Amino acid sequence: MAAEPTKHDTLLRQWQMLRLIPRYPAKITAGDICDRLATDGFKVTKRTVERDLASLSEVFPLLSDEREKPFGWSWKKEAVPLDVPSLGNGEALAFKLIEQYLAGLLPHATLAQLAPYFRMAGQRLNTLPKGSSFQAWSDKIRVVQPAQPLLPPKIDARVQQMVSDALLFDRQLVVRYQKRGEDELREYLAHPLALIQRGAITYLVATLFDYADPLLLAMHRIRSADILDERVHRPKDFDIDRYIAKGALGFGDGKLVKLEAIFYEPAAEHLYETPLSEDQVITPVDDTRVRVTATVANTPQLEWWLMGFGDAVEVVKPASLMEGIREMVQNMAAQYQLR
DNA sequence: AAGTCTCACCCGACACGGTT
DNA sequence: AACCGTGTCGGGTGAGACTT
Repeated sequence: MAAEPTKHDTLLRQWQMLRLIPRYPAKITAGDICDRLATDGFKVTKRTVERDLASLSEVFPLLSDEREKPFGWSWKKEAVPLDVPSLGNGEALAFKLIEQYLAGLLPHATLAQLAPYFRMAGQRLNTLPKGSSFQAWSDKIRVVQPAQPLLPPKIDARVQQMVSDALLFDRQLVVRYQKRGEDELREYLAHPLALIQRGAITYLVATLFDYADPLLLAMHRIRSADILDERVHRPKDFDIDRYIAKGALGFGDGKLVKLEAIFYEPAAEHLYETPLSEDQVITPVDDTRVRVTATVANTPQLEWWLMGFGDAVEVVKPASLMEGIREMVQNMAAQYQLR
């Protein structure tokens, strides 16, 4: 049904226009705005858009770059995003949470674009009445790690920017990297593939030089990074989810093994709800113990996890894992001998 | 290098239809 | 009748392509 234009439509269209206009130095032309509006269902001529821009710029801090045609329209750099109350309480809260928990994973450019929204979200939440349910929400939500909490290491701001830009635009990087336990820097030509945050630490997944195997570079050990014009050579079969599933983040070789272990029942309780793998099987051994089998990546992470149960678990298979733990326990026993 | 042509763009003027 | 929002038209303009 082709509705006649009404005042209502005009208002909505101009509001939508304000949202389409980017912040300086980005800009958008009247023609582009017209096209974008058309896809949003506002079918008007460019002339109307031009008139709208002219009248909107009398009220809002908009500027047009008239050095060349077509003119480019932007919000002034310092403008508060949308001088209309467009950020609802829920949105403000969402921005706040993004800022708190995802800042390390977002492209630098995106973060810079979002900065005014983060500011606005903070203001918005601060102006809510004390004890408002939205304001209280951010005091009711925390993401915690199941391991011992560690303070996040410092990541060089420029490195963060270069790496995220390279990742975003699929560009190669020259990184100078300080391997753990080494004083000297090594210089690598890196093909960035992914960013992974694991607990307090953020890793860059990349291949180096012409090698095909992806490996992990801890972001905080990258001392400098420079972006190149050359495009990344991305291994055809690289898949971030498979990479993680293979156990890369446990720092092992990630070979899948059949784990078999005898747990004291209470220790295995949570495995019913959060199994180790799809093929996990739990069978009773006696009144107090169960046998757990599952196919998992054989990584140090697995060993740490098992060790965390102390004497509430006995690893049966694989033999290598069992031997490793046995050796560790013997050494511990020796260390704690009464003297 | 200078002149000409073409094109896209901006913007003022006007007409039209709907609302107040 | 006055006003408003919009589409249409055409003049002025500047950039780039083309010609001389």
